[in-house]
Amino acid sequence: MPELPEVEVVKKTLESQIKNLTIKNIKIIDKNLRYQVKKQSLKKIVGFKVIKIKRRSKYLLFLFNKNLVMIVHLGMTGKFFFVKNNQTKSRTSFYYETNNYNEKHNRIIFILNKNMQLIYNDIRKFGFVKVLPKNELKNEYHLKTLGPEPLCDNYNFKYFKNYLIGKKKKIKDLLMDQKFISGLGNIYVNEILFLSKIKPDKKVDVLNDKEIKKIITYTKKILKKAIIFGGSSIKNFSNSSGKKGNFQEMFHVYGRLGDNCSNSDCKGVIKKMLLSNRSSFFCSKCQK
DNA sequence: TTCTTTGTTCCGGA
DNA sequence: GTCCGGAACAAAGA
Repeated sequence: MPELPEVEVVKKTLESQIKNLTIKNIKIIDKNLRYQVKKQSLKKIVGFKVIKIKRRSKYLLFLFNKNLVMIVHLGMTGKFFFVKNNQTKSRTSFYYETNNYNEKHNRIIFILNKNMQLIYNDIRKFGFVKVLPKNELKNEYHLKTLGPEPLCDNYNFKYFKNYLIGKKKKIKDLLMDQKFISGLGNIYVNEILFLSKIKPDKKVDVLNDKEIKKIITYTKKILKKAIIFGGSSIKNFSNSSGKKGNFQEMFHVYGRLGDNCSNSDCKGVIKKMLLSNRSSFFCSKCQK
């Protein structure tokens, strides 16, 4: 569920909360995330201070005042909560109610100074956490294969057009492919294609230049707007303060099966089809 | 009970 | 080799 805008929102919130705090201890409650959490490796950050948090695609990179980086991927349901140590039961239950926060899905707890702690909570355990030396970051397997950031200048017409050579897949699958462009997921891709008026299963070899330009423009627009709105909260996304985003209210197609098309000059209805086993919502009339 | 959902990796077939 | 797309993974709600 967390795509680029959600991860960016978590990054900003988290950085303002834990910057300059020191990791005093780490409790691994469940090591069986997407990859086994290596206790010895993770414990290397104990005693060091968080100096910065960066984002690359959907990955969070925690930098310390030591030659170490902690990489975190939230998977589909990973969340961080920044809370007080020894918080009383009544205090926490208030917290849980407002955030669908269930203690039983707490996986890792980072004990910080200033009497605070950072909880990594992940219902479906598809996220991962990994610590490695800073100089190994450029060779890190997950990061190495990523395509350009959609909000950067190297995601442009020339790059797009060039990538299409020899490709015949569907445009939706291309935009979901992290090797082509990194950070988009099912929800934002559905929205981008709606705004670009392109059917999700259109093959990339028949896209014209105008359509490619529209996709690029709307990719950037929608991501920026979603970040401003605090991301999208479907089911269980929230930032590390437990605050929900509002961008889901701006969805044109995602989850809107049967609704009228939001283009005022179009009398179409939102339909749904499966592409690569993912729900694809589109207006059958104005998306060609 | 079965289906759906999410992101990513893996693998078979073209 | 390259490219494409389906299956698998965990867990919960409908």
